[in-house]
Amino acid sequence: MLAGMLDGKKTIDPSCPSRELLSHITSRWGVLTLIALKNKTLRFSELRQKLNGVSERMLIKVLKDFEKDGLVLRESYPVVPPHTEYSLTTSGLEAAGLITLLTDWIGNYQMKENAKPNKS
Amino acid sequence: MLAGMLDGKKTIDPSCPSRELLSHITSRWGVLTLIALKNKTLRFSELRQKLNGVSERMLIKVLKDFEKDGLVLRESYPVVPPHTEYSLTTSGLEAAGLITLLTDWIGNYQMKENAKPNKS
DNA sequence: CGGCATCCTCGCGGATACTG
DNA sequence: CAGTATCCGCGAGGATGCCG
Repeated sequence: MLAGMLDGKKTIDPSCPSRELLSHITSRWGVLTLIALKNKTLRFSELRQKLNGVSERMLIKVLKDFEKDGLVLRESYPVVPPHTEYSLTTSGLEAAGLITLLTDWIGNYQMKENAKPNKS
Repeated sequence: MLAGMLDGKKTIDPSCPSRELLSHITSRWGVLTLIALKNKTLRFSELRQKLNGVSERMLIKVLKDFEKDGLVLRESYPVVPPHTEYSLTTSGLEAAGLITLLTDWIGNYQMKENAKPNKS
């Protein structure tokens, strides 16, 4: 485990499987995807609009990775035109919660920082 | 704020200042640096050894960024040979705590996943 | 030992075009 | 609408060398 290895005397194993999941979650669009899906099930294009700036290719990759990781549930309806919905699994919801904790903290922290008098 | 913007109807502002701090914290070495400094004040070379695989250049960058962000305290002693110590500020400690929550969760999650019978 | 600066590689990630 | 495939720029990040 990541923290454990650092807290202990051992160095980090680069091949540690946690690294991959961690990189997925903390990736640029990974973070935002989790937050976006936190409360809502969304279709591909809805999600893409919310994450203003994602390329189609990257969003697909993130969603596929998360699906493999077990954080995202993909439901595809065989209709024309296609209709696919993405939602978080229970685990995904947990991860999203933790990420939200972090982003909320960042928001508060920067508010406090900017409130300080000695600021450029 | 990140979460707020996504929860609401507005899309994310790419120029949002939170994005930068978020990227620092969630960066490959940023995460590990926070964890490594969580309990200990460390010298540059000690830190470099703990984060097995960081290039000198990247570690310097991460530390400088965190110092600017107010998460890391740098104390340099003008002796020969040079001696510099890095520790977390109060805010840095808070951030490290949240990151640890996430990495711990990932560790547990993967343990559970691997314990499932239907696994390759 | 701590820290810059320089060079260079490599893959992340964007743009575009196409299909079911 | 939801993908897939291909091309490619660019910047993160590693290697190396030098200095206080």
